[in-house]
Amino acid sequence: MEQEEVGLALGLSLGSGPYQLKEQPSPSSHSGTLLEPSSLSLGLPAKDSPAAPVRIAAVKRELRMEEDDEATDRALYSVASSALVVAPDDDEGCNSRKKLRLTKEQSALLEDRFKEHSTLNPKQKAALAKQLNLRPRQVEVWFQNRRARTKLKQTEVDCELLKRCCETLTEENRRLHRELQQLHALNHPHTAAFFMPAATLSICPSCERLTGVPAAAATTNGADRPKPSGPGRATHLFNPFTNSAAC
DNA sequence: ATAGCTCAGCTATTTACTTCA
DNA sequence: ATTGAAGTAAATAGCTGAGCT
Repeated sequence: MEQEEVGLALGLSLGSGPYQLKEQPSPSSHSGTLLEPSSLSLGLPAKDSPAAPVRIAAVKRELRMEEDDEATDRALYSVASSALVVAPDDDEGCNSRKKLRLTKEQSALLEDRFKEHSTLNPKQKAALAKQLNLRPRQVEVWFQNRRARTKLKQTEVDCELLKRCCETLTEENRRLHRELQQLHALNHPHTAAFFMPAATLSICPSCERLTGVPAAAATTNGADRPKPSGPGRATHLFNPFTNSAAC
């Protein structure tokens, strides 16, 4: 395949695909988003780098080129390196994996908007895309990924909280067992309290007192639980999901 | 009521790119 | 200076549920 043919293939393929080729020098006149220098020339690595053959093969696959000869590769390099690759303005034919790195300014503005609203309506999306000189789809994807990151972080926080809660409960359980054994050993009159159903007993983590919920109340939701009936009474409730006592 | 369609959002995954040892 | 592993984030594919006809 000669250089002209490669150029035609690139032009045809990229012209209708997600990236368009423009002859240099015309960076100021392009209609799309200029990719960063590392993304120029179809992202081809240095001609003699080990990654070059792999990248060339990928580009040929992308362009559905059948030719497998050195001349085609050379031509591909020659044409691609003499052109600027620009991202398109519309959403048509986005089937390339070429990735645009957002600038600090773009990221900052997106973050600001995300703080205001974690989702965008089509109008907001279009306006933001225009402001950032990105495609609406890119803004949409950014918000999607940002929501996913937020959720992941929250999940990690929740997980850590549950882990600590579990450790606290395990420790309290051990302590209760020890306390029970001591009471049995001493035949303490309050031992009777420990024959309540196990599920109705817990320890208030803030004051470390044994708390007892009447069996009837323990089987219902919190709405009709008895209120504390005075200072020092053992009605402290512990919510394992907030790791805080309701006393 | 329900089947079919569209659309937005989510999740999982891929992959280009960066950073760092 | 180079390289490879690990991390990050943009992009993709596929699924789901809501809303509409």
